[in-house]
Amino acid sequence: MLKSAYIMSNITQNSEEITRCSLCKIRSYSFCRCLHEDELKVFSNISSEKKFSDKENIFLQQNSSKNLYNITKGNVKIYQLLADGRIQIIGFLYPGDFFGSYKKGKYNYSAEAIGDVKVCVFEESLLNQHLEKNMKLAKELLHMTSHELTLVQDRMAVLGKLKANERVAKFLLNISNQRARINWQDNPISLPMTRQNVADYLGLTIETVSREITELKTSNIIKVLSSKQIYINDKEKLSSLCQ
Amino acid sequence: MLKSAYIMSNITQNSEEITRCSLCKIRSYSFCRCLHEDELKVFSNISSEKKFSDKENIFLQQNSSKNLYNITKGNVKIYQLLADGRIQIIGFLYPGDFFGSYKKGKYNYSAEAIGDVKVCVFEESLLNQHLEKNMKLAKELLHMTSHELTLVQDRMAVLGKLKANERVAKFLLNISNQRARINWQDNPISLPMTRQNVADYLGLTIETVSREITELKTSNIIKVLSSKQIYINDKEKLSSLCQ
DNA sequence: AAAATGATTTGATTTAAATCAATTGTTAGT
DNA sequence: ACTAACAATTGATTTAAATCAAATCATTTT
Repeated sequence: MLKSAYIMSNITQNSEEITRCSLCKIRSYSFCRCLHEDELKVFSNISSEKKFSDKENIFLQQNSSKNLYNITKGNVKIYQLLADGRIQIIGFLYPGDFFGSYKKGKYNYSAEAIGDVKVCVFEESLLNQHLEKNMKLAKELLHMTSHELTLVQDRMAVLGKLKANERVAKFLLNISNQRARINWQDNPISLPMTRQNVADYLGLTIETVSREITELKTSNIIKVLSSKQIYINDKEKLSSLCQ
Repeated sequence: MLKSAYIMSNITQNSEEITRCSLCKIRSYSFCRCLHEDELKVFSNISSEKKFSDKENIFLQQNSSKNLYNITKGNVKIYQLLADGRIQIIGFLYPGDFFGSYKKGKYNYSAEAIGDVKVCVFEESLLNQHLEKNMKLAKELLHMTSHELTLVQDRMAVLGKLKANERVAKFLLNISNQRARINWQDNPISLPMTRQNVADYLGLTIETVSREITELKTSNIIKVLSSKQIYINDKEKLSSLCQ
């Protein structure tokens, strides 16, 4: 007991050391938020930083999955590509989001950078070993994954049951709320993705998305500052449109 | 330390004892499969068995979430109900499936028994305490949740991008594969749910589902033994219909 | 600045699936 | 066995969104 206390204080001394993790600005939004300052050095060592630029693939669905990723900067789109070229965008991911889920050793989707992106890369087996030793981390990851599951479940109702106008309204609201959550400007909102991306995310065509946006514009619920800058005039009305 | 070792050996001695968990026939399909025989007695004590009959609600979306569930017998449908009565069925669950995910203290969906159902009920805080002490269980639950996530992601492509005939074909194939996985008869397949349920699951109407099934019947890909018993004549062709 | 490329919007037409309506099949109750 | 209640199928019509087509707007490149 005495010895471990001594080691602890030793680690505490070293905790002042500057590591990638200790400098990380988005840690409080990520699963590693559960780590103490003195655990960060070890954690910095089991991951590495990697940069990607706009439209660059982070991985493809057919790749065998060896790594897990955590976004530290920028946005990532994850998508499934059907045999005939149809695309379903599974999600737009933000700083703090964790991704790389797999099935039978293959990734379950492809991942592509939207604009400049920085990620922490974890080798799966290494992260697993680390989880083994750190219950806090395992529980945090379980909670994040469960939460992720509820979000995807909600999206099923959007794709299965909502009309085009409801989908677009919900999309704008979700973006706004998500921005508020990570303390970014939530109005006007800047959309990092193209209209085609929005369409592929909502299970619609680009023309339908465009028409629904002009519909929201003409009914004065939103103001389109530029195609990627949207100001929400009336959040109440927008909410009432999407259940 | 001595005392806890004594207790441990005591438990080991009692491990021959018959408990609900030690008798459980579906344990190998459930997250509790990772437990050793001697851990089962404790585990039996932190959960209780509950029975539900056809169409009985297990919980409603608006209920505050206190429990988590594990199916030991029968089928459960989980669904979201929109304000105007539209329904999206999130999933049909089978023995071994774990459910009860929540967001902000509320369930993320309602759950209803299809036919006779038996479940293990876990009080959330109690299960959490138990996870804390048992890394194997926490990891198993994380893996199951991650796997669940990939399945829901796949369903997003179905709801967002597939045509009606593709959705129905994929549905039948998935059911058949899922049956094979739990060592049940995978052909013919018996559908425990109604056509309306299938429609609400696939984001279609009952009429469209019916038409697509007759289309598959007339093109000799399936044989409809009864409305809930379907024989797959040509699995290859069925696969080729759904990407 | 002009040209070229790409993104977005707007319009006209088509179509897949929804809706409306009726019939047939199936199961349960008297 | 007969009726009632429910489930599933089939047909006719409508409609929301897709597709096809063109124009406008924005961003690079030369």
